[in-house]
Amino acid sequence: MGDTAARPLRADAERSVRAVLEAAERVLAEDPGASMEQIAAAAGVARTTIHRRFASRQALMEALATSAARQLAQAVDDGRPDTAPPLVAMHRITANVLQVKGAWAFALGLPSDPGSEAAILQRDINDRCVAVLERAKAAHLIADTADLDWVRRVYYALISESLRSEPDTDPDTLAARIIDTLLYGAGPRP
Amino acid sequence: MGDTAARPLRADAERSVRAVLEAAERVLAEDPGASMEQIAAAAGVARTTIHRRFASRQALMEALATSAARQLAQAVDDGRPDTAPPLVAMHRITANVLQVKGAWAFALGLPSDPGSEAAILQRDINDRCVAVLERAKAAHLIADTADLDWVRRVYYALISESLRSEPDTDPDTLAARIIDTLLYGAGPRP
DNA sequence: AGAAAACGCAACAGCAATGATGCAGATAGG
DNA sequence: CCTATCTGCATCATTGCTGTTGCGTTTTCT
Repeated sequence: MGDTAARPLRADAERSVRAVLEAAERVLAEDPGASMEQIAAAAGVARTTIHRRFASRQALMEALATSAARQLAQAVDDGRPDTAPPLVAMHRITANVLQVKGAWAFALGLPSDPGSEAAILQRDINDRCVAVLERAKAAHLIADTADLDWVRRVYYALISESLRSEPDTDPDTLAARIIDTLLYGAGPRP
Repeated sequence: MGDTAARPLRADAERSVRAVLEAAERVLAEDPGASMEQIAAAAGVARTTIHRRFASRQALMEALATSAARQLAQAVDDGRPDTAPPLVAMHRITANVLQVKGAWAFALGLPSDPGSEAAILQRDINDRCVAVLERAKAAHLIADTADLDWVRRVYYALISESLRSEPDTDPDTLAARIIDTLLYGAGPRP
């Protein structure tokens, strides 16, 4: 319950908030120690305006984290993780997540203390992810001896690495390689 | 050619330098924005002593990065990457790297500008790594269609992820899982 | 059109980190 | 043992970021 709308912001203000969050992501991704001044400049906004909406730098960070976490959760949901066939769901989710995580890399890497909305969303996403992997296991796409938590972490790592080394490649292409590597590794194919 | 010993430091001073570097790693790993004061305290040293050896915070960072990079290069060499059988080399190197990277996680994640000794060492390590993977490919441990640079990046990612989630597990156990995952993924085994 | 809300600008106080300096006491090494 | 080196401490100037406040102007909403 951080920024639960006390009362609806004016259209004006809402734009500013979005601009600040997007600018913060852009600027902080390049320099995590960047000042509020730099963020304000990138947002096309005065520094005082940021302080009007976010009490402190810390508050801005939390807002940034929850905003990004919500978008990520949305990206997962859009892949229909519970109804689509496992392979289809995995591919769609991966492609969606690649886009969101590419645009909000810094915010999603932000440490969120337990209890925050961002942390809750993260756990929720983890659970959905494991659920999909379980369905994949049931469909014999994954070895029944596999540790799904390890598989999930490897999956996350593959996504991060793909974005780090080739951020501008087509998401579907990256997703295909990620899933292929996740399931079959680098070894010779049967 | 950053700290190329102009003349041998006194035994005293050399201990201080090591203490500072180790303390910096410990402190900065928890809070990348920590102050020199905190680092000095953790090293059991006065803040001015740090400034005597390292002109600026930036200089300390670079020294930290090259120090860690040297240890990492050593860890790779110790695995006999050119002579041992590919699988043995991969396992030994992985276990060695896990130990070094666990102890110098922050320093090794530090961005080093091209031309610095750290960057050169990093490229050198990358090359050795690809060389091992090529030998593995020649031994039919890796598909001959595989993109070795992607395999290398996946390998690095698996190492990082292992350390992030289970830093205190036996390196050999982690190494075994890393290589297994790298080669065969999570899919069902033949 | 008029009230309420939001904005830019300017200015201010406070604070913490950086980096430098001088000096007196400890320590290593020939 | 004697000197050169190293360290701790205390101090200082500088700098940059943060967070706040007040005021005049612009924008939104009804």
